[in-house]
Amino acid sequence: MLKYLKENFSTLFEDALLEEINQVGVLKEVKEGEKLIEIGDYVRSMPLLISGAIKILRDDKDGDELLLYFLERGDTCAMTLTCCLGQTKSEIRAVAELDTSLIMIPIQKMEEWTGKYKSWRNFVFQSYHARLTEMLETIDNIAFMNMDERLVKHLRSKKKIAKDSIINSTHQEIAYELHTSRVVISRLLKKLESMGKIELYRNSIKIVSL
Amino acid sequence: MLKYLKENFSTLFEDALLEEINQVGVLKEVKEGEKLIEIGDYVRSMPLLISGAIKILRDDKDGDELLLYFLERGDTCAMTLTCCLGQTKSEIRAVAELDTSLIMIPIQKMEEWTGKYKSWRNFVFQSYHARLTEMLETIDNIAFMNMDERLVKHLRSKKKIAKDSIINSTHQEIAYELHTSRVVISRLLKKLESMGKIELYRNSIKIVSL
DNA sequence: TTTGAAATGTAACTTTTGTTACAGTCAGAG
DNA sequence: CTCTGACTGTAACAAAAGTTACATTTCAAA
Repeated sequence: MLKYLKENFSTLFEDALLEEINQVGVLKEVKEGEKLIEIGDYVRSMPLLISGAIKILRDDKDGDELLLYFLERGDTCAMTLTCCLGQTKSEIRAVAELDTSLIMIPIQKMEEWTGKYKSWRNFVFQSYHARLTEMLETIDNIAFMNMDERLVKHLRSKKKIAKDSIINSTHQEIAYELHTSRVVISRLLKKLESMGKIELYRNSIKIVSL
Repeated sequence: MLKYLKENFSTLFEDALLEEINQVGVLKEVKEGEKLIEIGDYVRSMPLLISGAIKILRDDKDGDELLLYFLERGDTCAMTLTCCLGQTKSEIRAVAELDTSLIMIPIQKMEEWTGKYKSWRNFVFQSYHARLTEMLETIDNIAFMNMDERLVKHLRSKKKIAKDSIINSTHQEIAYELHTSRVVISRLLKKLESMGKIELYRNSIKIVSL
């Protein structure tokens, strides 16, 4: 694990902190589609992403959902931070978008390190900043953009996250992520295909030029 | 100013910190409707709200806007925190919703206090938490609710902020805040009036039972 | 190989929201 | 007092998104 830590976090944290993380952190591997956190869960540890990607989703009371943002290598989850601090239940759902490796850190260490390591404080503040910015972008998307534009943007970020121009998602999955219906997504995807921008297959979409 | 500080922040901060705030803080008064921060501004000080209320708005490229949340007594602006830390331009616009008093704190002190005072750290974390939660609620509103429900919720929070069942807003203002058109708001307000839930006047709305 | 569930394609329709247009009303400046 | 600009009311229409319904395709398990 120390190897992973040095590879991904050595520019962020000083050696003493890396060593502490190595002591108390627990390496965890999750498969694509696996659930990490459910709404209402109490969060007892904080994830540091080594590889892969996690999608963070918001659910409403009727069980509808909406993608908030993705976490990637080097990221942590600011919502988790706030939950840990406030001892509150999770407001969000976290699902592995790809096969993912992460280091789980017990929350007790968080406050300790915040006092002790400046680099940790900066990391925490940076995470909050990144997450607030991404939430703002999400708000921009849903408030200011039409579904066709949102879909294009979504496909682009899925491509980026997967590091592959082939996206392994069904129309229904995309519909959930954008909080709309499958029929709407099929309709818009078909339009994109007829414009030659994508190619549609069963369970996957190939991005040609977006 | 020390009086204001003790009244509003003595439960939050230790005496030494209150004293420091008293030394470097600058009292500022703004009138309703006055602009505090514009998108693209560099933010050089952090506000602590003493009284009144500030509304935080997001603009898109076409000049359309959307209300993100209100700040009230005891609040600070987490977006400002992140801007200060990152030395980035403001992503949001801040406008006084009511006549408002606030204490401006130079950003240089922020980092210093973060290392020095545990109560300050907690305050900063709490602010981040509060703002993330409010952003989540905003996302819930625009993603999961129809305009009629959003309007009702908006009127309720305006009433709460104003501490008065009479809201001094025009239909156009409300339309901007909810990022829709004036006609839509007039239509929905009329429906609420015919249901006996509100009364409509020129430049104001009386909340009867919402 | 059959079969059934999941995934996709598409038409027809409804609902919600946004737009345009115009008339009437009010309040303050001149 | 009157006139002008801001505010409100409302109809008619357009566009976007959501819903229902059903046919077709695909793949993997039995």
